[in-house]
Amino acid sequence: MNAPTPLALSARRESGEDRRAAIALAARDLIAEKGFEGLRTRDIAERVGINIATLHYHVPSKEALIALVAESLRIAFAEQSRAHVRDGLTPTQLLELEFDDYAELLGDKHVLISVMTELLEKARRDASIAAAMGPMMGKWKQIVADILEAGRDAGEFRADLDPAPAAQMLVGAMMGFSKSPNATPQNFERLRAELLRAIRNPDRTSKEYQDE
Amino acid sequence: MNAPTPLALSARRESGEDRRAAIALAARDLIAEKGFEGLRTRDIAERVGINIATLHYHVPSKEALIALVAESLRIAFAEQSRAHVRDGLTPTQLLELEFDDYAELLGDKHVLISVMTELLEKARRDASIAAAMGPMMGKWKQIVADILEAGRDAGEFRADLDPAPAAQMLVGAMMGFSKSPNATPQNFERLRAELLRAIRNPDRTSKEYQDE
DNA sequence: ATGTCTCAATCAAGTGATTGATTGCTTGCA
DNA sequence: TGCAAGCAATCAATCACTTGATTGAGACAT
Repeated sequence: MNAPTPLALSARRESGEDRRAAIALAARDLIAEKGFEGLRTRDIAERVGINIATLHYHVPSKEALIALVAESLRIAFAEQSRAHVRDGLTPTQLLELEFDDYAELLGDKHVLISVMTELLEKARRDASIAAAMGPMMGKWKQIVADILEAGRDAGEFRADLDPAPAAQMLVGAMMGFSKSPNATPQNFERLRAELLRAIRNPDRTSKEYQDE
Repeated sequence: MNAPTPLALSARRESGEDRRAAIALAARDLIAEKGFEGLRTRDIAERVGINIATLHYHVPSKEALIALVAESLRIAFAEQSRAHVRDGLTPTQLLELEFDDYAELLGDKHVLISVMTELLEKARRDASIAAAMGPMMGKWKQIVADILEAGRDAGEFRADLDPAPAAQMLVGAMMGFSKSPNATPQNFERLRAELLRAIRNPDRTSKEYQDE
C-alpha cells in the first residue's frame, strides 16, 4: 500500500471476479492517495499490473469502476460488522463495540475511511453515488440509534436522549475526528470517553455501570 | 447561483481586486456543484464572463485559484463570526449563537459548507490546503472548546466534560448533519437540542437554565 | 506614452475509451 | 493423447477530445 507496486505479479490470466477484486483494491488505494480528482484509469491499471484495455475489458467505464469500489466498501464494512458477536451484550457494550470497530478502521484500515469520506463528498453531487452510499450510512446510523434507544429504555443512557440526532452526533464526531490533524489513538480514546459521558444516564452511579 | 449565467455582465475592465473576487465567487459556486474533480478553469472564466487568458492574468495557476478560494472562505466565516456581539453572553448563549450561525449557513449559504467540506477532503491529500484549512477548523474548534470550558467551570455544563473532544463532538455532528439526506431545518433543531442535552449539567434544573 | 487588462489562437500533455490482433485456456473429438 | 475450435482475456497502438496554460497583438485608462 506504500510503494506504488503492482499488487501482485499477475498471472497472465485471472478470472473476471479476481481481476475485478484486484481492480477495486487498487482503485481504493489510489482514491485514498489522490481523491477522485486525481484518479486515473491508467494509474489503476498500472497498480494492478495490467494494460489499460484489460481494465476496460473487465470494468466497462470509470463510472462502473467507482460503483465497484462503493460495493467493495459495503462488503468490507459488512464483514467487519460480522466479525463480532453482538448477542447478549448490553447497549453500552454494543456501543463500545462500534467504537472498537471505528478504532480498528483508524488503525491499519484508514484507507477505508478515506475512501468513504471521498465517496460521501461525491454523493453530494452525484445521485447514483448517493444511492449507493445512502443505505450504507443510513444503516450505520440506524444501528447506533437502535443501540441508543435500547440503552435509554433500559435506563443505561439518559432519559431525554433522542436516538436519531444522538446517533448523528456520535457518527459525526467519529468521522470528523478521522480528518483532524491530531487523530491519534490516545485522542480517539479521549473522544470515545467523552461520547459515552454525553449519553450516560446521570441517575446511574459509576458502580452500576461497572456491574454491567 | 442556479442558472449557469455569468455573475455580472462584466465591464470590459475591472480592477484586479474586483476581478479576483468575482473569480473566487464563481469558483466557489462551481466547486459546490462539481467538486474539485469537475472544476475547470474554462468553466470559471465562463461563469465570470471573461476569457481563459484573462483568468490566468489575474490568477496565475489553478493552484493559486484554489488558495484564493480558501482565503475567501476564511474571510466569509470571519465576517459571519463578527456579525454578532458576543460580549456579556453566558456560555450557553454563546453556544446557541454557534448553532445559529451554522443554521444560517445551512440556509441560503449552503455553498460555503459544501466548499469547506470539499477543501477539508482535499486537505487530507494536499499539505498546502491543509495549511490553509487547519487554522480555520482549529480556530472554530477552539472557540467551541473555550465556550464549553467556561460553561463547565460556571456549572452550566456537566462537570466531567472534556472541552476538546466535546468540541469535536459538536463540530463533527453539525458538519456530518449537513451531508445527510434529511438535513431539514426541523432536523437541525432536533440535533441542536440533543447536543445541548449532551453537555448540560444534570445537577442544574430547567428553571436554573431559563434564568440565565 | 505607458502600463494594465483583454482576447483569439495555439501548445503540449493528458484522459477515458476503442480497435484489431494475439495469446491463453478449456473442452470435445478422433 | 494430441489437435482443433471456440471463447475469454490481454495487449500495443490509436482516437477524439479535454485541460491548464501560453503567446502576442490589441484595447483601455490615465
